[in-house]
Amino acid sequence: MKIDFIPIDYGYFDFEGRNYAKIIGRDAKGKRVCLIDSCDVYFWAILKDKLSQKQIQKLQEKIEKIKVDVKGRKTKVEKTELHNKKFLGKDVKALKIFATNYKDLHDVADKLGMPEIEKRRGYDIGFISHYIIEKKFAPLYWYEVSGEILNAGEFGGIADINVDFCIKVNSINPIKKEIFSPKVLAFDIETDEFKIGEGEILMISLVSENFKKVITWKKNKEFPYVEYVKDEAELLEKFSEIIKQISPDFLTGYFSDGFDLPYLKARAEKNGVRLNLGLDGSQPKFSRGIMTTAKIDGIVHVDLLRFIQTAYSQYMQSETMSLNEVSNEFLGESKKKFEFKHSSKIEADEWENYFEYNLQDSILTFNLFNKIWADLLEFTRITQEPVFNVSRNGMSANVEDYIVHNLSKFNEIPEKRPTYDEIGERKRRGKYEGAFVFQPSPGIYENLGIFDFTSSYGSVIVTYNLSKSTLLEKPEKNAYSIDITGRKVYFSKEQGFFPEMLKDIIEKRRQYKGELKDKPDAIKKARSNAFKLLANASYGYLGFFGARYYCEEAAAATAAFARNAIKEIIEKIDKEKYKTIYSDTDSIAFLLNGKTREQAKQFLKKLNSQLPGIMELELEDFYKRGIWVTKRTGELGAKKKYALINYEDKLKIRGFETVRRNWCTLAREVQNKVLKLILEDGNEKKAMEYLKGIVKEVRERKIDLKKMTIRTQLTKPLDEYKAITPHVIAAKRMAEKEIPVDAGGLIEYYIAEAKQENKSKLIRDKVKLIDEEGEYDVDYYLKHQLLPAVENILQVFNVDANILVEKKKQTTLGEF
DNA sequence: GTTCGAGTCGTACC
DNA sequence: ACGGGTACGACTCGAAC
Repeated sequence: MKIDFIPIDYGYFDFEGRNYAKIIGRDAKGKRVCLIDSCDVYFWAILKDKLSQKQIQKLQEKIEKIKVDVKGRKTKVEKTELHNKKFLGKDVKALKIFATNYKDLHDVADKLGMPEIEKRRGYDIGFISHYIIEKKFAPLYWYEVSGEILNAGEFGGIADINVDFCIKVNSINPIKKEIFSPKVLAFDIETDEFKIGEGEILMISLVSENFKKVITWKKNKEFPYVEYVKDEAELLEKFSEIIKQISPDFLTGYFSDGFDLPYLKARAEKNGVRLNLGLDGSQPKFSRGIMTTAKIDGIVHVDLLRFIQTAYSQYMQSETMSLNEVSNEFLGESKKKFEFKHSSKIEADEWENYFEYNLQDSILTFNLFNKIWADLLEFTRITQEPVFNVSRNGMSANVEDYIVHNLSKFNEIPEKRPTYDEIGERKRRGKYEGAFVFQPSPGIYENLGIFDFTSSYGSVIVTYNLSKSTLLEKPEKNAYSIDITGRKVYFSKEQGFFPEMLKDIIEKRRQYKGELKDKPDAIKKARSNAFKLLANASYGYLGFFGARYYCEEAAAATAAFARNAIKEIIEKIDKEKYKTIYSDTDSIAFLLNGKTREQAKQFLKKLNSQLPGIMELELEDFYKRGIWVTKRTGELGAKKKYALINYEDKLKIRGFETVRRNWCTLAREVQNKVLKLILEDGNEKKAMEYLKGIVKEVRERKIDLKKMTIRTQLTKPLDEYKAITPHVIAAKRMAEKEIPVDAGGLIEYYIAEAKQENKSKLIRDKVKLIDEEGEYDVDYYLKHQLLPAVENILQVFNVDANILVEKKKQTTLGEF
């Protein structure tokens, strides 16, 4: 039997002591197919130099006698082969050691304490990754697969699962085909309590293509999309039933790893109901550890929150990752409004709203999935790991997956994961010197340009061949070398596999970015973006303590070479009679100084022709005006804080309170407006008029309390705080009121007018939660929010912002 | 009791 | 445990007066 097949989910099982991969996917007709396949199971023993043929042969014989018995499972070394391999770029002789069961490789490796063996590697990859690499059978690509249909009962019943058919694989061949539309089911639950399992699950909404449903046991009127069941137990059973009936490739939720699925599990246990969601009828499996993940056999459970966090959050405007904000940004759609109450307090006529609210959450989740699908697909194809992992990976893990899946091109044996002790050691190491930030002079400037390096750190790594495998132990003449805080490090000029992989990533990024410009489409955009993120994350990967190819020297050298590169450009810019105003890491803002934009573009070409390796400088934009301000303390210009306006009158504001979420809306709006007025006109006149009006409104308490709300994140559990800041006080009060406060949650509060007897100087003593009655503290908002937000901007025009509020002092005095 | 620098904390930039 | 370093600025804390 021969079919076109696209692998979606990977699992594995043991049968008669051996490992089998179980791959779920679709054929060309959309039939759901399960493949069963096996592959060689082995790891590597890297041999010491200068062993004789005879010594090696003796060693092989010894190793081939190894047997282990782990928990009743008997594994033995089946055979060994001698190979010429590479390890960290160096030629090595290594024994490929084949064993019965992948799970026992570690135990087999433990028996290889022989003096002839230098290192043991390749037993910590994970069977599924190993299988994908070994069979070159990567997820979400199309293959022609041939094999035999499996009948019920074979492989101890593993083939008896809810798919159209099951095949024992004979051969796999890649074919050219791209199109794949997965079947997606989004879901969301509503409960009486936030704490996992504490309340009842009231309803579950499910949304798929042409399918919208809310199941609930809270009987109400008939609605087309609502299906009533008897009780919570039946609700859970109905949920499983619908999943089985729709049979989606992907089950998706928002924060469903952390909330919906754990909740369902807890309630299923309480009700004595099985939550048999898997294709094999199994219940979701939850991982232990800091982040729980919920895995369903044969169906890929995607928690969108996790993926959106790693793949998009750095480019997002949203200040929280709430479903509402994220949907607003990605889809232009919002959640329905519903005021939460315990179900016992919900009136009969309010239920319809609740049902709609619940349904809308699944609709948003479903639409979000479709929005991010291209990115998830491309990340999966590029890193070649199953979607389940990719959707939960951090960027470092994506980089590492990419490396591990591409090592065979370099004949490289994989490096091991760091041990617990190694991680501790790496974490204890002090910081190395990072990026260069130019000291700006405060002022307002006209006619600016900004250049920046494309994939700056990535192209430095490639250009100077920086990596663990190219780091030289001793100084060499013909090598790249650089000072990193106190010592000099050397990197070979013979290209290493890590820089070469990265070079490929950056080239592909350029290629797809170009193609995207010519003819935009979602997949190209996603591909270009995935390569960009991968390139940008590669530097972080080098310095990440959990990385297999961690190399502090390479990370420090990357930052050092990048510092030199940008400083050189700054010099050249100034030498050419432009004037550098500011620079941070990989970008430079400069004055055109009477030169035309065309001249600046020509100059950019010249700069590029002089750059080494794959380093490339590009034009970010030209700007009509820009403002840099002083720090709050001292005369110096503040770094990472500026505002620009381009020739299309578009503002680019960085670092100012305007963009900081822990400032109240009033201060942010006012500052934004002031910056806009100043940048448009080039003077402060309109801004001053505007400000006077605002100060008056604040004083007369005409500002809506909502605009005075300060939002601050609780970054750790309440009892771990050493300093009791306003937001900690607010959080404590929330806890007292039994409002859920978790690490990671946003705490909202305002500063209220103090009572007469409260003479405390501490701001935290004036904290009120947003639903607590009170009046905002005029003095605080003027002096601690409004003034700081505009003071330094006005100072650029030699205007003392205090004159705006000083009147207040006099009137206050007058009042008393 | 006030002052001031150090320390804590959150958030942003790239 | 689940990318890196640089930087600003608010607020509290506690030593020094």
